Amino acid sequence: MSQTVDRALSILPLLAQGPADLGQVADRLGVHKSTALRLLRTLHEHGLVHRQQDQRYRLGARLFALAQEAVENLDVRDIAHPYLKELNAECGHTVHLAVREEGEVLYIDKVESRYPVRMYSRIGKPVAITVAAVAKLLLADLPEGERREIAEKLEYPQYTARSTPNAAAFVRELALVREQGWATDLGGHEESINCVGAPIRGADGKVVAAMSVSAPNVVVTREELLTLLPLVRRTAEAISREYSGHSGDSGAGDVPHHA
Amino acid sequence: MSQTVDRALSILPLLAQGPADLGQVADRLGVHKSTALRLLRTLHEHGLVHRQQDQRYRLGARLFALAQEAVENLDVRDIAHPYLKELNAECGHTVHLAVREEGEVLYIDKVESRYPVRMYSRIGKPVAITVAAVAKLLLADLPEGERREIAEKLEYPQYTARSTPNAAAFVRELALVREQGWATDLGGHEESINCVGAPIRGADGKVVAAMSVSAPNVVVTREELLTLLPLVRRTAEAISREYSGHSGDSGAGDVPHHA
DNA sequence: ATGGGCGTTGCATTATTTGCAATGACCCGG
DNA sequence: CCGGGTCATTGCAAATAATGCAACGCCCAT
Repeated sequence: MSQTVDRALSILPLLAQGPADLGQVADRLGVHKSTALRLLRTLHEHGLVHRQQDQRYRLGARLFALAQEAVENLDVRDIAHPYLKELNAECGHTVHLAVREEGEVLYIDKVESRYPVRMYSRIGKPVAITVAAVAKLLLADLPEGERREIAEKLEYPQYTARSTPNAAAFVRELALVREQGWATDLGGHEESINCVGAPIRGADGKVVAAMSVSAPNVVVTREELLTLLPLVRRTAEAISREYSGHSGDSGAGDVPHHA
Repeated sequence: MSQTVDRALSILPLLAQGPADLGQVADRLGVHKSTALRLLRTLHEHGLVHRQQDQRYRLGARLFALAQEAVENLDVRDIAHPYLKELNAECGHTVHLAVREEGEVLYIDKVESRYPVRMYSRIGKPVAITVAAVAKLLLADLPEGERREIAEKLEYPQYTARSTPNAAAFVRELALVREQGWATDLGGHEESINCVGAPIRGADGKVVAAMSVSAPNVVVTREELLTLLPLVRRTAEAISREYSGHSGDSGAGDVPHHA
């Protein structure tokens, strides 16, 4: 769409392969040296390109600073919210979004069930870390050692007969969750409430948040809730894609992954 | 320099602060909406910009990938990293590695403290150049004239009572650092945080990078931190030796980067 | 229904970029 | 010490490519 900018930007991946001098850049761009020079100069002024002592060009540190700043200003909640609403519209149940912070797991967003029987939870409040599906997902992503360390320090309140009984069981559960890429809470917190959840990952593959769908037995059985798993996982993956900034689509605003 | 490219690149730092829609971008660029649209489209095609569901723009995944490659191309970092980790293992505190680029000093690597109280910093972001130990080390190596010239141009924010107050004091400090071969920041940035640092030199003796150990008062006193100085200097020297030894590939042509 | 906001497109104008050729700096070999 | 070669850099005229305008369509809120 813009030839000049297009050429300038093409220099970046080129330099990503290693430093290059003016001639090399011009050749590989297919333009005159003077043109390449001016493009490089502009990139240089913006710090995206750095000139080393031997006059060759390489990628500049400002690229890194930009990426760093961008990732700090990323708000999972903003990005996820429309997806949560959409998921709620499709299945009707309560949808939660949670993150890990300071050793706790906190709900940071929630879309209420449209059924009259709602489960209790509050945004900003720590979740039951030993049983909640979202907590399992967030902890399961930690390195082995840290997982065990945390598991040892936790208390294991027996909310119900299905609550995680002790550290050993929790460690096993986390390993399972980590492997299968999704988690459940089947009556572990409230006897009558079940959840299925999936992780949301950043560009580096690390789990940055987790989402879940919760519903009481009186509305859907465990088995019925589990049939939603593919939908939950697809949604979590869609959020992950957008959060990590992968531009997959170029089509209109319609949401294609609709059952 | 190229106006079109200049405008396009100005969009990036703008978006780093957070998502923005077309109108906002056009306004802050001072151009017509259609112009901004075409620039954004080009950035989008290169993956530097991502369009989220609400049609607002945000920095894209390719930028993160490029930033990754940019930092990997800094070979000082590759060489230094194991030493930084080792130093961290021995003393437990936060270890930083920084370089000078385009008049700024940037952290390019960091090994987190294993104490619960960590100091805030982010790699890729410019450091507080008038107070940070690593900044002093990198600037102290410049020729006298350049040092003074830079010192004159800087601002001297008084982060704390111990911050470098003005250019004259900074010039004196740099002379001291240059002579003694190491540097400190004793509460100059954050009242409760102290650092000791040492320079990393290339084969020609020039300072190519600087490293430092940082710790808050609540963990170790200034005096205790200073006892780490010999260890820090030895580590820096070890890195310098390896870096110098590895140097040598220049001139022949395009040497593929080792992994 | 209707108006306003926003993104998008086609087009004529003109400012911007481009490639060339010439210059200067630098290195290496004779 | 000199000369050929490479490479970065600059001024300039041609023309390509970017710009702003105005009109259109769309969606949302009133």
